[in-house]
Order: sequence, then structure tokens, then C-alpha cells
Amino acid sequence: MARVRKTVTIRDVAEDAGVSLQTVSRVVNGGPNVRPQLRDKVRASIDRLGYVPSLAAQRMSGSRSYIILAINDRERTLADWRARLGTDWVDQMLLGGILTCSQHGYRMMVELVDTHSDHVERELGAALSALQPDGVILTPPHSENRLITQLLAERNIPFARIGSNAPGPGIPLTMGDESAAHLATSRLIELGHRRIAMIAGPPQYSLSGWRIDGWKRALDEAGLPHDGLLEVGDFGYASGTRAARALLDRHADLTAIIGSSDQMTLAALEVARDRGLSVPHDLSLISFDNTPIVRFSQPPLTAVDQPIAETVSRAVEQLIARGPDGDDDAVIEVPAGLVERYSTAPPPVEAPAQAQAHAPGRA
Amino acid sequence: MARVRKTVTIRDVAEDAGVSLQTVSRVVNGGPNVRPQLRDKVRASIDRLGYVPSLAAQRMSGSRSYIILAINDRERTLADWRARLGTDWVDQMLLGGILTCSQHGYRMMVELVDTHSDHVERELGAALSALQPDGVILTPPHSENRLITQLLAERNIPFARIGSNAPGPGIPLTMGDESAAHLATSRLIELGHRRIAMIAGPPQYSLSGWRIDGWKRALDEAGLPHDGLLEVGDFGYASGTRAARALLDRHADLTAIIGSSDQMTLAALEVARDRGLSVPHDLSLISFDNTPIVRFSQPPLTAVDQPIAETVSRAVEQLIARGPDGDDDAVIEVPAGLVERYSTAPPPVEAPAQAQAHAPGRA
DNA sequence: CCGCATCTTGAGAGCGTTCTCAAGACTTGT
DNA sequence: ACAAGTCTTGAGAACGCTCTCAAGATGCGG
Repeated sequence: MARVRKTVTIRDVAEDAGVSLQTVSRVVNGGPNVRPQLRDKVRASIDRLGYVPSLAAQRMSGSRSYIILAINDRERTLADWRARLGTDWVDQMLLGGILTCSQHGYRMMVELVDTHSDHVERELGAALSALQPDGVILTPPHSENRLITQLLAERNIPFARIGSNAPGPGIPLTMGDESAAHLATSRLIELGHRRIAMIAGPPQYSLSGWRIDGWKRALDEAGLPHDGLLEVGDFGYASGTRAARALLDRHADLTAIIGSSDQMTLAALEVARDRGLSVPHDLSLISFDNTPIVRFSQPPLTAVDQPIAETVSRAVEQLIARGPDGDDDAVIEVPAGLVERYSTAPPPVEAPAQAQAHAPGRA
Repeated sequence: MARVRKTVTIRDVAEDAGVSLQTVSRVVNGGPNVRPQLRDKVRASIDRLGYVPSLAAQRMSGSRSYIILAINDRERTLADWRARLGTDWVDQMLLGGILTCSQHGYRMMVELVDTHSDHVERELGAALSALQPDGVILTPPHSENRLITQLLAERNIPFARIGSNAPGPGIPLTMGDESAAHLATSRLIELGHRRIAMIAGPPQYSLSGWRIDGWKRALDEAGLPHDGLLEVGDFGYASGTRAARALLDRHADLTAIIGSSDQMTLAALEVARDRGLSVPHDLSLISFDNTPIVRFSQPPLTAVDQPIAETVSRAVEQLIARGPDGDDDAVIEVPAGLVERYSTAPPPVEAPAQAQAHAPGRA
């Protein structure tokens, strides 16, 4: 019973194949200068014995740890966590990250960091010391956290900043927020809308600004106004309710709203319903994020799809490919797409298609 | 520039504190037999230098790896993955798992395994060899996968089976599916419902059966029928639509449906809407899972809340506490709660309250 | 105040890899 | 056929920690 299965080590393989440890190591790591014949022999032994190198041992001797650490936001309590509803960031990250990592023989680990905590540095520092990851992936809002980026730079650990295009250390990746907002806005203009509002995210997030920029640019290009058509929320549901009400109160002629998060847009949907506005016939809605919840509202929301999985995947690739060097400052942009569902339609006919610069509101 | 920051090792601490490596190690690991005075001195050095032991090195020498591996299902493509909508399993697991792990100085890693793949064994085996985790957490549908449980038992790695109460190796944990279903059903009976149907999950999942059991038991206890009131789905949306239609076609007097997944229940909601049935006034709905999507339907769904985070947390604790021994066969049951939202109400008055014995419907 | 048990500390080996460096086998140019 | 490479292979140290075991310090009963 419970006969202890000894782990297969590189030594067992070496013996089995009748070569030295070093040769096996070379074969495993695809090193050069091994005669094909020998290589095959070693490979056969590896397969037969089912040898897989120990990550820990590799880390010990080699210069790499084969670990990529992804830093995610942590809510303080379970309740907070659940309240984040619909945030499938972690799911997406894992899909993109784990798969890409394993393709390169790497592993991804997730670290949950509390932004509000005073000891972010200590927490993160401990994780870095324990794991000694070859690369770190920062997600918003950590991507632009000075404390964190500095710590990483100091320790000379390559890292990717998702959702940040600021200069400075670390590889910046964005999901094309400006163009996505531009795309969404343009689509609405195309449908005939002339009063298009935006509920933006909080200013601490750079991407909030980018989205506003894209929205404004599309409006400007079409010669449409944007004064008073902007409200700021915090990505949460309640703030969306507030913003949508303010917008609708202020502009009777509003026919479309772009929300900077699924929650805020869902809130706008609710506000519209309360006021007897039919979506999309009276009011068109476009959301940002495209998390799963948005497919189950009534109607399902047209949304800008954040390519999180792919972005993380790209980040992993960059971290693995570039060594500690790579001061290449180019921002990597993974474009977001627009998923059209049923919350967008042409504006109500009562809203005359221009000529009357300003729509007369709805009956 | 880029001065390479040397990692702080146990040796540095030993030197700083003027003691041997061994003593530092003992202090770090809370070993006994160290004079308080010395311990404090060492602790001071540790803090000053910011020493954190390297996981890899600990694994190398010690008998433990301080790694818990969580096995999750992997969909083959990004599209499949996204289609799982609303499944925040991974999020929940991480919350429960990572936090609990770090409390004990452990780390959690996630491995994505494709159930449909032929080489599950090879994939998993490789992960086990590379990581040498101290424990493994299996989630449905892997919890009852013979190939996997055997592999683990063979390698003598402690593991937890979430959503399985079968005998055999591994620590079984359930989320009280039987009693949760019983609770949900009882609640409906209490409200006055007499025709309560269930859309069950696929039979490959044990929990599908448990939920049916709980539903039947509550019905039996109240002397209510269950013939023809059961439909089976696959947890997916489409199957829910099919099942709800069948149920509603068959029983004009149906006033409540319990769905074994959020998706299926959401589908039932849609079917009801299509038929002009108002939820909850004409039809009450209770869902299983309580993933975030369920809070944004119209109306928000009353749902059985799967305590995934807590279950995983318990699993981690068990794995860490028990050594390789622990053949304690007791099933650990983390009870699920019922979150009442707005999809449940007394049945319409037209549904006669029967000879009284049973709830009088609503006023 | 001695002898023995117990507590405290340290020395050295070992974990499974990769790294560095050197030695032998093969080429190649003349 | 010989010197000077280049390829191929292996030996041994090193990585940072914990384990085992032994030695010194301390405590206690008589």
C-alpha cells in the first residue's frame, strides 16, 4: 500500500539512455550540438520513463523560473468580490495567459493585490521574492500604480502594463480604447443619431480618458456637439443610474448613450425602462466590456468587446520573448471589436435626421 | 543602471544575525527549540533585509512544495469559453483558494484540463511532475473522472473532490445540493405552489441527481406530485429553452420551475416572457448557481447560491492540514443558501388552493 | 556537585537542475 | 598527414533551502 512512487529525475533518464546528465538537459532544452542519433535515443528514454523536469529545480539552477505572475485587483471581502458581478477578467486572463504560457513551457500564477492597502509593496515584494517570476503582468488599475511599477523596475523584472500607454518602464499594451469608442460612436452616427451621450469611467483610469477622446473625435468629425453630454461614473451600477438620470433629465432629445462599463450601461437600461423608454427604439445603448451579463439583459446589449484573453496572451509572449532588455517603447494595441446585439437601432423618426440641428425630443 | 539586485537569501540573514543557516530556517518555519532572544534577533534581521524564502528552494530540499493545484475545465476554443457565460467558477475559486493558501504560506496554481481530450492523463501527469503540488483540487466534472482520481491516488497526492460524495480516494466535498434543492422547493411550497417543475442537469454530474432528490423529497413530504414535472438539460441555455417549453406545454397549471443552472433558468424566463407569462406573478423561478448574470435579468432571479469560494477554501484547508494520510471518509458539506430576489411569489389565485391542507395561495 | 536527560545550536549532505569549463572526436586547409 | 579549429560530450560546482545528526549548553534529581 502507498508504495511511494519515486519521481523520475534527469538522472534516471541519463542512466536509461546511457549518457550524461548534461546531455539529457541539452536535449530537453533543445540545446544545439547534440548528434541526432543521440538526441533520439534520449528522447525515447524520456518518453518511456515519462520524465518531466521539475520546475523548482529548473528555477534553482537556471536563470529562469518559468513563471509569469499576473497581478489582479482584490476586493477586500467576499461581498465586495461578488458585487463586482460580471467581471470575468480573471477567467479571461487565465484563458489567454495559461494557454500561452504552457505553449512556451511556462506557468502562470495569479496574485491578488488590494489597491487600497498600505502595504501593497510588502505584499507584492514578498510574492516576487518567493516566486521570482520571469515576468509580471499588471492589469488596471495596477498598471499605472507608481509604487508597483517602481518596485518592478527596481528589481529588474520585466513587466507588461495592460491598459496603459504611458512612457516609462514596462511593456505597454492597450485594447484600443480610443478607436473602439470612435467606432461605437461612428456606428451610432451612421444609424442616424445626433445626440450621443457618454457615461465615462473614473479619471484614475487612463482608459476612461481614451474612450472620451474617441467619442469626442467621432462627434467632431460629424460636426455634432458634445457639450453636456458627458457624465462620469465609477464603473459601478449605482453610478450608472445616477449618470443616466442626469443625462436624460438634461437632454430630452438624447437618443443614444455609450456606457464605459457593462454595469453602468445596464443601469442606464434600467433607467430607460423606468421612464418608459424602449431600448433600442427610443434609446440606443452601447456598452463597454462585453462581459457575459450583457447577453442576458432585455434586450441584449451591443457592446465593445475587450479582447482581454488575447491581450494577456500577447503580454505573455512579449515577456517571454524579450529578455530583461527590450526598451522598445512601442505601445502594443490589441484592437477591440464591436459586438452588435439588440440595443442599437436608428433613432425614433420623430427625431428628424438633421436639417433641424437639434432633435425635438420624443413625442 | 540596472544594477542587479542580489536576492536576499537565508545566508544573508544568518550572517546579519550572526547565527547559522539552520537557526534562521527554524525561525522562519516556526520550529521549536529556539531561545526567544535569538528568535527575536533573527526576526529583526529578516525584517530589515526583507527576506522571503524562495519557494523553489523550499521545494527542492523540503518535502513540501507549498503548491496547491486546482484543476478546472478548459473549453477548447475562445468561443466555447465565452459561451460558458456567467460561469465565474474560476473567479470564485481564486478568491477562496488563493486567500486561504496564502494564509498558510501556500500558493495556488490553476491547471486547465480538457475533459474531452484523450491525453488528459499525459497533460495532468506533466503538470504534476513539473509542479509536484502538495495537494490537488478537482472541480466538476473532473471530480469523478476515474482516470484523474486514479492518477492522483497512484502518485499518492492528496486531493479534494468538489461536488462528489462517492467513496474512494480523495476528500469529498459537496455544496449540499440535496438540501439546497429541498430548501428551494419547500420555499415554493410555502408560498403556495403546488405544481413545481424542475429542469435538471445532465446525469453525468452527480449533483444533478442530488438536486432531483431534494426536489422530490420536498414534494413527497408535502404530498405533491412530481410525475412529468422533470426535464433534463445540459446546463446550457438552449437546453433550458427546450425543457421549459416542454414543461409549459405539458402542464398548463404549472406555477413554478426550478432550474439547475442559471443559464437554463434564464432560458425559462425568456420562454415565459414569450408566452406572455409574467414572472413572478404567473410563474415563479428559482435558479441554481447564482452567478452574476442572474442579478441583471428582469426580474432578478431568486437563486441557490453555490458557495464555491468557501468550498474551495475548505478544500485547501483540508489538504494542508491532513498529510498524505487522512482516510477519513466523511463528506464535507458546505451548505448552499437561497438568495431571494424577484422571481418568486405566491402562485396566481386562479390556481385553486386545494382543500386547504396546503398553502392558501396568496390573499 | 555529579550524571543523565533535555534543550539549543550548528555542520554537512542532499534535493534536481543548469552553468562553466575542459577534454575528446571530427573537420578542414594546406 | 598535421595543426587549428569546430562539434560533441561530460565532470563538477552551484543554486537556496531543509534534513539528519552530532555537539555543546542547560536543567534536574539525588
